[in-house]
Amino acid sequence: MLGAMIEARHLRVLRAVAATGSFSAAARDLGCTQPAVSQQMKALEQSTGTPLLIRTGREMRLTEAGEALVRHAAGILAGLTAAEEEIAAIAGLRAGRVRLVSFPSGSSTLVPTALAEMRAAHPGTQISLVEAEPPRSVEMLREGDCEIALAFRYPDVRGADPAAGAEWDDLVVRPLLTDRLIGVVPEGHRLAGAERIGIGELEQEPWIAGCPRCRRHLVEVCESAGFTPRIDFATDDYPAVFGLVGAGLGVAVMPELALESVRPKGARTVPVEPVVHREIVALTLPDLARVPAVAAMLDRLVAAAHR
Amino acid sequence: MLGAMIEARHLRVLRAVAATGSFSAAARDLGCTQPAVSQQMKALEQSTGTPLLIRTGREMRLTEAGEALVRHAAGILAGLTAAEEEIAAIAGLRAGRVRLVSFPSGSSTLVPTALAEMRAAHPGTQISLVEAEPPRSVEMLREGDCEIALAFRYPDVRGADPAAGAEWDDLVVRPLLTDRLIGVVPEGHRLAGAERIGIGELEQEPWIAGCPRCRRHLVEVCESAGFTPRIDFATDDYPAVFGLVGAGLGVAVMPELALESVRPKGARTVPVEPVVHREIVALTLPDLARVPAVAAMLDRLVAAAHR
DNA sequence: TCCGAGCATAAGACAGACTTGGACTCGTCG
DNA sequence: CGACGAGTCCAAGTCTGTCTTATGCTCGGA
Repeated sequence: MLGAMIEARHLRVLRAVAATGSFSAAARDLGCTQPAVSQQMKALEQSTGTPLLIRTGREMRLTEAGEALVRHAAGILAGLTAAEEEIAAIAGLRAGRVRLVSFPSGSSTLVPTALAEMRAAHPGTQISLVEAEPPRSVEMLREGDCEIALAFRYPDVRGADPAAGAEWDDLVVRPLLTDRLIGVVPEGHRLAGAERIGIGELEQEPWIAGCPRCRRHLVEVCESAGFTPRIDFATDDYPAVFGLVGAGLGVAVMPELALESVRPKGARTVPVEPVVHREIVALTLPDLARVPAVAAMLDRLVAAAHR
Repeated sequence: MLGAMIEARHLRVLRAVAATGSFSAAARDLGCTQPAVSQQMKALEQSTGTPLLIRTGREMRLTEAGEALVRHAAGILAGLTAAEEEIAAIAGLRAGRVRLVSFPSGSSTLVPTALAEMRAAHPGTQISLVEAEPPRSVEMLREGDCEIALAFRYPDVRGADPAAGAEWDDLVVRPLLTDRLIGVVPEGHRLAGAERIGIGELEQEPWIAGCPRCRRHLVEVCESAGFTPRIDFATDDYPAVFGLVGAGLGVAVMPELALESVRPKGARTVPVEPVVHREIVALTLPDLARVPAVAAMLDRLVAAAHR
């Protein structure tokens, strides 16, 4: 069905024959036996339907059609090796592009170090970074708009909650690190100097929540402690959370990781009980996990998290 | 041994997959089944050593390496079809070149008509013509300087002369026509008005011979008639022969074919006995005889000879 | 005249390609 | 919510193509 086409194999042999002027010499160049060359040329002549070589006792010459084919073969085989080299460069991490999507507090600490190490190890690779919160970042991953998505998930609060991270069944999930939620209260708050705070002690306070998923999780944690938090404000922006808390407008919890890069102005941070963990993971598609540049970047992220 | 290379077959399939976005659609385009496409892509990914496609449930996307390969494949496959088309043009007589070598009296009559018909039938072909006498023309044929050589041979004069045309054993010999040698005597010669001349009647005359082979054959013919001709002049140029004969410097024999294009000034032509034939043939190499343009030109030559 | 080099051919081993048939997943429609 | 269609992968069988070894042939040179 697809057998009447010229194959690259044939052109390589033809080129060797044209270059050396004999089947035996071509066979030596190609590292095979002389009958192999002979048969390849016969097959090529059959597929083109016209003689390509003239066997004249002493020497092997090309017909006009043979010369035309050799002329084309030069360009075709050059393109083929160029393609192989470009692929090899990507596979060998001398080239390659990784588009990374991260949530804000991850990109401020974890990503920069991983990215720096990646660039140092494989200067040819190009890593791009875009910020997006988990629901959107996973969507981008599935739609091919990025290769790696940094996301986080909370463990199930009350026993079996199948929807916690179950939507990642078909993804590769590389755990990076686990951080805790830290309470944030105004400087003058009655609990500002406490060693730790029980979450129930904040039952009556107004709350300032984070992103939708963080907010949902906050509600779950509070409800399992016996109350429903009154949420007055919600914002993704951690400095804004500090500002609101510092202005006495409420209390909040915040990932420990976010504290590394944001200065708590007018607010105090206090560990809360029960300890609530947030697991930060890197996500990618199974096929993409086998792409060298993606795998290397994933390893760098894991390394950066364990440092 | 040669198995780690990218084959054109793979690129055709990859291109179809990239164009259609699915294995099944690509299979329909290519006229094969879906598992065939699936296996080809697996083989290609193995030979490149890196994933090229991402299978994400709904749709089939390319990795960076896959996109690079598709980009190269466009040029490679374009070159391949260009090569196939050029070969097809040569095979289909829409193109092609035939270099013809002829001896002088053949090119003046036979070749022009054959050449005109060839051009009319296959306008894309290019026929070139060079003149050379038989020993040299066959040499050119063997050395690849032409595709067809027009030559002539004389039948054996005395029984078995193995060297007559035996050097053409490895060539394709297409007989075109047979002409006779005609005697040429001065206008005032005692035999100028004869019906025919026995060769023996010219025993005492000085002779004007032609090319080396013609001369050798003349000697053979005369010797088999019982005498050795006294050759005073030898020239390839038929008008010159007529001039010499017309000036009374001797007698000659000349191929009948040559008389068609040369005006006998001051000389008379008379048939000689015994009748001596000269066979005009077209020669080519066995492999070249299968080249369409060469085969077509040979057929035109045969047709022109029989007209 | 013999010998070495080179090509063609035959036969067998082997890999690759294509097919059929079947199971699984996913999105969709009734 | 189950059925269905589309799409993919997997397993096995067939078939073609490719490579090898072994052998015969031709040609040019010693």
